[in-house]
Amino acid sequence: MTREALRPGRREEILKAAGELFGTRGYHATGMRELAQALELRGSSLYAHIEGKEELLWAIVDRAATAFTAAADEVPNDLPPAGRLERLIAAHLNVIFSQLDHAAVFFQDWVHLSTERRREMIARRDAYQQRFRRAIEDGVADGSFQVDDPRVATLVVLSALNFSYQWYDPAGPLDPDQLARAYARTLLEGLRSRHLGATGGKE
Amino acid sequence: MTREALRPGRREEILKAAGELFGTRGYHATGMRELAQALELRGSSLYAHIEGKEELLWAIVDRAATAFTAAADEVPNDLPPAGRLERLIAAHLNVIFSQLDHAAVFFQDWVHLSTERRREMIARRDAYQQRFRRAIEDGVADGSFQVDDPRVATLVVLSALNFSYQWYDPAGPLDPDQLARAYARTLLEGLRSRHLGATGGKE
DNA sequence: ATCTGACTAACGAACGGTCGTTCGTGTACT
DNA sequence: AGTACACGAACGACCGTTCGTTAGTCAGAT
Repeated sequence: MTREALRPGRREEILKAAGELFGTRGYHATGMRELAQALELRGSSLYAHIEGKEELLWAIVDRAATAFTAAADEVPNDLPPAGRLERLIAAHLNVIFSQLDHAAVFFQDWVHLSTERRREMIARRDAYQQRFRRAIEDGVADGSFQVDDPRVATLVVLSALNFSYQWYDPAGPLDPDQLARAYARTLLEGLRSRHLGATGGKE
Repeated sequence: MTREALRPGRREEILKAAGELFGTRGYHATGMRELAQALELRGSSLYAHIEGKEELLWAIVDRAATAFTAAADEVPNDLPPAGRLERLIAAHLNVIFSQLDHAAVFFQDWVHLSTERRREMIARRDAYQQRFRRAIEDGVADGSFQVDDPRVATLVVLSALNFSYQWYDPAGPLDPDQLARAYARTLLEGLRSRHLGATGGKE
């Protein structure tokens, strides 16, 4: 085999392949030899570049988490709540759509991290959720939103966003930006009823 | 060991334990000996009651899928769209909340089924989604809903619902029915803006 | 009342295979 | 000469599963 690349470049290739395999087959369903084969290597050769399988998982999950946080950091905190939430939603979806494999690993396989790393991820996830909740709470305070419980509303929004990695198809007919906009709109305006009723609840 | 139970009861116990383990640790991360240990058995003993590991997974996933369909069947198709969708949402959440383990397996591990069984699940899932989409489309037609794209709206709603298995805590402070109602309301009315604007789009 | 034979279900041992990983070696490049 | 990197072989552990055996239970015959 010809000597083909410098060290850091190779590591990046491994991470990319691992992201694809973990994302589609799942972490525990992917073997190291299988990963090596995707890179035309022999399994044992991987260990010149990485520490082990879990470090690989951690690198991917950490990268995804950082991407989410970085994208949300681009949204100014002093924006009016509705516009702020819209930007947060767009940023979130953009990360998922543009790094689908890593997002899949992030949502599916973070539980398989070691206890300590899992704890760290939970903390970072909670801090991230706070931004959404704060935007919603601010929106309720200034009258642009009207929800029963901001915590539940936060869960609704983030659940709707997070599950998208399961069905989003980059090869599909819809442009991701367009899709994200439609998605965000539906979420923001919701299924807007004519006046108020329409639900079975006693008003 | 004392002879303790009749045959069908034992199988049910195994399914229950498998649901809990697959749901929390994941299908591939759970060993048959580990499952046996949870039942105070020895691994090899399991095979008097089941065909194999995948049959176990299939039984759980199939049961969950059937529960979803059965719950949706209880909702009359001739209800007005908004009320119908509300009932569909409540039914869906009720299945998730009342069978959290099986729901987790259903959403996480169905991909690990054999090709044929996976195909079947996809077909059933699509048929199920149709009910939600039809309710939304009907609601758009009769003016009670107003969305850009019914297909996207369907994905938003079902994503928001499905992801709930990740955060719902049966031991938490919130009553499941109450939570489901708040959740459904937020979804139905959405984050209702005062008039129309509030988003960044040129309206 | 006791014996008998069929049956259920749990067992220990072992199967071939795969897992993640280590190590010593070879080789092409700098 | 030194180094970066891929290799084959092998490690111990665990995987899902099979198999022959044993212990306990029950029905019916004696």
